[in-house]
Amino acid sequence: MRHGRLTVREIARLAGVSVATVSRVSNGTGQVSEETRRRVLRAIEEHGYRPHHLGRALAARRHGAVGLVFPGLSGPYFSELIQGFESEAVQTRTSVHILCTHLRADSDAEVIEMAHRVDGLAVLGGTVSPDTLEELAVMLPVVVLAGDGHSAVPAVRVDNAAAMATLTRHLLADHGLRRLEFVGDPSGSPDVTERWEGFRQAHRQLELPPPRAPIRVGLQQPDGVYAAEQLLRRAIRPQGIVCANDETALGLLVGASGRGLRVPDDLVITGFDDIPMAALVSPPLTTVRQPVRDLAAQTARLLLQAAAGGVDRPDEGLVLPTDLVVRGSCGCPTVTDSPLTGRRRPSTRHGGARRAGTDHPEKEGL
Amino acid sequence: MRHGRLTVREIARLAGVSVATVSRVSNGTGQVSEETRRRVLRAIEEHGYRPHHLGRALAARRHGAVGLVFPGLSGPYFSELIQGFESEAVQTRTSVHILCTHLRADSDAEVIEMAHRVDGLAVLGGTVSPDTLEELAVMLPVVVLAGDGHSAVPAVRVDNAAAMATLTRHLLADHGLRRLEFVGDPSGSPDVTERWEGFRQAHRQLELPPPRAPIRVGLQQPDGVYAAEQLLRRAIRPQGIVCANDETALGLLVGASGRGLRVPDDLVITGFDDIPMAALVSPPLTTVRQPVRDLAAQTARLLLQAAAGGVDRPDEGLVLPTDLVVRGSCGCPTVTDSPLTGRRRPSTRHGGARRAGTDHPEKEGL
DNA sequence: GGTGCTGCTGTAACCGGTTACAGCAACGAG
DNA sequence: CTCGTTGCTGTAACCGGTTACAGCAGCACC
Repeated sequence: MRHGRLTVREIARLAGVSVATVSRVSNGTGQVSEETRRRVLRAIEEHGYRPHHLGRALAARRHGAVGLVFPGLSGPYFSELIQGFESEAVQTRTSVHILCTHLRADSDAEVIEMAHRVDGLAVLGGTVSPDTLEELAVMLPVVVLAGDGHSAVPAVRVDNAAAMATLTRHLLADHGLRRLEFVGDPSGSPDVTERWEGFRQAHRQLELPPPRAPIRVGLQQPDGVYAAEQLLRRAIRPQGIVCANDETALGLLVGASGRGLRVPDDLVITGFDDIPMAALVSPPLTTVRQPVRDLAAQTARLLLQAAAGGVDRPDEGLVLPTDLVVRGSCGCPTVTDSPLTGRRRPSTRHGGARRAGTDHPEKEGL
Repeated sequence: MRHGRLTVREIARLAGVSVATVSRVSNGTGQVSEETRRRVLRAIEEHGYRPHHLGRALAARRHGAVGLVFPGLSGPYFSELIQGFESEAVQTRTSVHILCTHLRADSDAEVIEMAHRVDGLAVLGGTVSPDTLEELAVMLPVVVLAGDGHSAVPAVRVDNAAAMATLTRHLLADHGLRRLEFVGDPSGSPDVTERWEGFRQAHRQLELPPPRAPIRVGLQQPDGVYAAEQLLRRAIRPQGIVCANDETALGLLVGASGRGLRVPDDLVITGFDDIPMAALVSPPLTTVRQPVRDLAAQTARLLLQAAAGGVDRPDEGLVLPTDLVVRGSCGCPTVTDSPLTGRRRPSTRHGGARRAGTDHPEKEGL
């Protein structure tokens, strides 16, 4: 016995009542006379009793917590996701436990392990194998965040491919750019897979030759710098670089200016996500805004609802809209207002909130 | 009953044995004849039985998980911390649950809630109130990561003040700079408190007038850009800006070059942490390297040891060494090798790994 | 044949809560 | 006086595991 923890029975003895009464008082259920309630409360206060979580969870078959499964977490994107998720969870007094699978060899086992400790699981797309996802889904409510549910699990996502296609067409058609490079690893995450797909789609739609193979790097700033190293020492420099996310784009910007290149005159660079820094660099970054926080909030809502209602599978997914945000880095004139309020500019909206069942309804008719 | 979960008794019935035997097989304890073991294993396999975590945790009075309490998590610093922590936890087959207190009004209550679900808690300095910390410490093993344990709890940390004093003296004495500004909010986290303290210390040691009040901003890149806004529109421009961390410094670099200033010629900028990007920007950032990953690994080691051994309080903290990393942004000549391998340069080491009991033993005798 | 040992297995208690159900007192109505 | 209600409280079973302890069979030995 480590801490000589107080138990219900102990408190019951001290207050001169039964365990049932203590439980009723501490939960506010059933009826207890005012006088008894006071006596029990005093015993609880005096000894600083707190019901042990495990017993309660075991008896109530409910943990009061949900899990959030991420690969590694770094950067503003994840930070924003977590905030969006928490903002919903806090309202239902549910704890959120985050599991980082990054660099854990046994990550699938870890996730299953966690599944026993929570009432529901939100999994970032591509974090666990489809098999494991299926296994999880029969155990407890699961929602995939930013990725594909593989038919077994609902997903909350954006239409990455369409958004990226729009952005790419802007560069190809409106700016007349050729020799675009894609920076990001399509096999790294479903998000990137879809964005790469949209990038290729745009080329097909405009009947241009397919793009070169992507520069496969990670999603953080240093990765962008490495990509710049690789790309800019080539004999033929690309006219534009389409990055899988903003952080890589920022890294590329650093790499490019380190080599004396001017953006967008010598080289066009675009991002994806519209993180806060995107509007603050010079030139400000042309990118796609996704409702990151809302994405997470909707996921949480779906999950919490399923976890509370005892629904096994929340069966409806969601697709949230994105916006093309045109700033200076693609060659469009930079708006003149302060870079700190950068976002004000008409932009192309893409996809509306809609049921996932009707996936890709608007057939990109541009 | 939501999923008709299998229980030990169910498996016992199916295998034609008792619950004790099933438990023995699934845990590998006690002795079971080869024939019975096989029969039980087959029943387990066939029905995909996995012992429910709660029952096990309740009976064994052990969760097999530890908690990691962070404010919000963003950026490479936290990412690195988590990796360091996980690298230790994975070896003892312990789950790590991360709790983000950021933007939760009831964060202290949340932490206490989590304390009931884990065997030990690592808390980032400044995340919970000293009172709560004390309360936690009597419940389970707690270690503070990068902060002050407030006498009740061991802490793993670096000597921020001494390291920052060394960096500041480098600017004041070696480069002869005056009018330095500090960017960061000392009331925001213990790390920044100590760094601000070291900054002031250096001024006192060199018998210079005390520095101006700090520019109180957060610790992320955009905060650095905002700080640049504030600082660089002043009539008298500072000669150098000492940032609380690298990310702010990178933001400042962006803000400064956006205004056409050249670093280090027009303005000196320094950071703290030595995140990967620090070596990749131009000019590369002069900063202080702290062993972030090791910091977290040591914390995990201390915690896991206490959690496993049943020790109530791991009573020894640690102070890990830091290095001054001199690169180009302070005005020193930039080393000529590739920016990708930037770190090779003699540097001033600060503080050795030592017991926390003998805190601040070397009295900054410079 | 009785005794003691060894190896395997089962029963039942326990971890710390919740809760169905029963019991009991007080009271009003018939 | 009996019966049904109402309001409060307690007993004991249960959640799903682990484990102390007892029991039993088989065997060696005296």
